[in-house]
Amino acid sequence: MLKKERQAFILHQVNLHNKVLSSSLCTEISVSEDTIRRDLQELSEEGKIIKVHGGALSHSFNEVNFSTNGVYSQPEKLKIAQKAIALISNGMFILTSGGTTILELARSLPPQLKATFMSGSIPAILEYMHHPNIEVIVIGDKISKNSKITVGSEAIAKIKQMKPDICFLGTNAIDVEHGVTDNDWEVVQLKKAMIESSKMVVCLTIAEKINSTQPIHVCDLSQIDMLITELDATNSLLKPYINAGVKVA
Amino acid sequence: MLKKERQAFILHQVNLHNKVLSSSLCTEISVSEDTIRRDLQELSEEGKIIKVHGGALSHSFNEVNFSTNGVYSQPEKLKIAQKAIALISNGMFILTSGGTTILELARSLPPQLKATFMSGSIPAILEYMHHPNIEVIVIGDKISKNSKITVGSEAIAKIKQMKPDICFLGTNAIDVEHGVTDNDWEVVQLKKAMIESSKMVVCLTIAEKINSTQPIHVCDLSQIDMLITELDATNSLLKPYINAGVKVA
DNA sequence: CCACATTTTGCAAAATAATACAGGTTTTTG
DNA sequence: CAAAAACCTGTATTATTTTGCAAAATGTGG
Repeated sequence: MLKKERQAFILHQVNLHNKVLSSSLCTEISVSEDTIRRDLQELSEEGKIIKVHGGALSHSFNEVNFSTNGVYSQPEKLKIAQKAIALISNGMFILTSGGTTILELARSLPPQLKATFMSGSIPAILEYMHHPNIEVIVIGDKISKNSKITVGSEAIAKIKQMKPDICFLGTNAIDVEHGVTDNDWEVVQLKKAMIESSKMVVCLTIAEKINSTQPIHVCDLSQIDMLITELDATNSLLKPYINAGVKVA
Repeated sequence: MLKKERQAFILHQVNLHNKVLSSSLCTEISVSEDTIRRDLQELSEEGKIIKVHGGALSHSFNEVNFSTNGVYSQPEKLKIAQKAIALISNGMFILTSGGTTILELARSLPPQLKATFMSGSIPAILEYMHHPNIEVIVIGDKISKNSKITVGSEAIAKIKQMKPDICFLGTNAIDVEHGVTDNDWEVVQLKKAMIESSKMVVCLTIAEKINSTQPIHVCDLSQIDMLITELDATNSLLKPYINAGVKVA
């Protein structure tokens, strides 16, 4: 990895998460902590980040005080993203839906990962695009503005031609009885196709949405291979799902 | 392998992957590392790539870092955008390429305009998406990281199915003798398809690029219906194009 | 076709850049 | 305050670049 490349990646990370730890960076990029520190030093001298003890902060950090607004990556989603990333190995084909959890996944991908990501979600594509080693396949069709994802028969047809290793689904509601449910008809059509096509289906959701329902049915629990939340796998909230045959992480 | 040939290959690689390592290039082309370094040196002096320790980066690589200041709009491009927008009426189907000029067009669209925009350029799609009344059709395929546009046979096939009213092309180089030329093979394939499909082809370019050429041929002047620059239509620089039958605005 | 200038290429030694490592020092934190 | 973490400094190591030069290829004018 070239120096400039590495620094660009660091800068991107800082801008995304508003902070970075030197310690985590050095394992992600697999270089010594010294190198990271020198990079942070240089970036800081160029005024692009603010170096602090233990890592660096984004410039906008000061301005945005405690607005728990969407720009912030909630630690829960980060945790979910980490677990999801553990499932990905080099060379895999990954299909993803949209949603903020998927976005967090996209942002947290380790830079040395080489894989192919397919999606119709514009925000997710943007993130994948910034990654140095990921191939991005865009699923084309008409854009649904409120979900910022391409929807329609073309998109569905395209998905049906694919056979991804893993499909990561951002999940709006999940429930033992009704399975996965959602509230946007077009998006649901898409998700159904994604589930059909994929060798493995992984649902990502924050604990808050567990045991909730939405009007439109996406799939039953039996069609899901794994459920990822920020909770510990032993949490009692997850037991019914484990009993239903869903792996949990 | 000829020197020019080799340099063209290198440039293509840089545009494709956004970076190259001198070490890997020299085994691929089987020449000494010195030769590669000299090539990179020259290409860098011509401003086509950015040389760094260990290899080279594409120019657009750095632009990604500066994406924060991407908001700035050169007044020339704004002027071009205004002229282009004057051609669009409600209900039209518009196909656009990528590029900063197109981006400016996308940003300047009047909010009451109702039209359908089709593109494979992710930055452009982002802008269209923000517009309240525009329908956005995404052309899917693999993303070329350098140009941030989808490229490949799928994208071309999709374009060939369309029959847009206007096609707006961001233009890298135009010349009376050679017509429109560009430097990225894959993008050129796409532009060719776009030109074929469209009822009307409009080239957008800043005056700076008039009477310049790039290595790969896109189309002849005869295939262009209109050329839009920031210059006044009476400017002598544009005369040869008017004489060649191209409308000018 | 030949002799000569020019360009291109490869090689090797010296210079430089990037990084890792070892130690001692400072900052953070409980 | 004391342990842990992070930092700084200098040094060693490795990879890359520079430089000068010679061989090979190419071009050119007689």
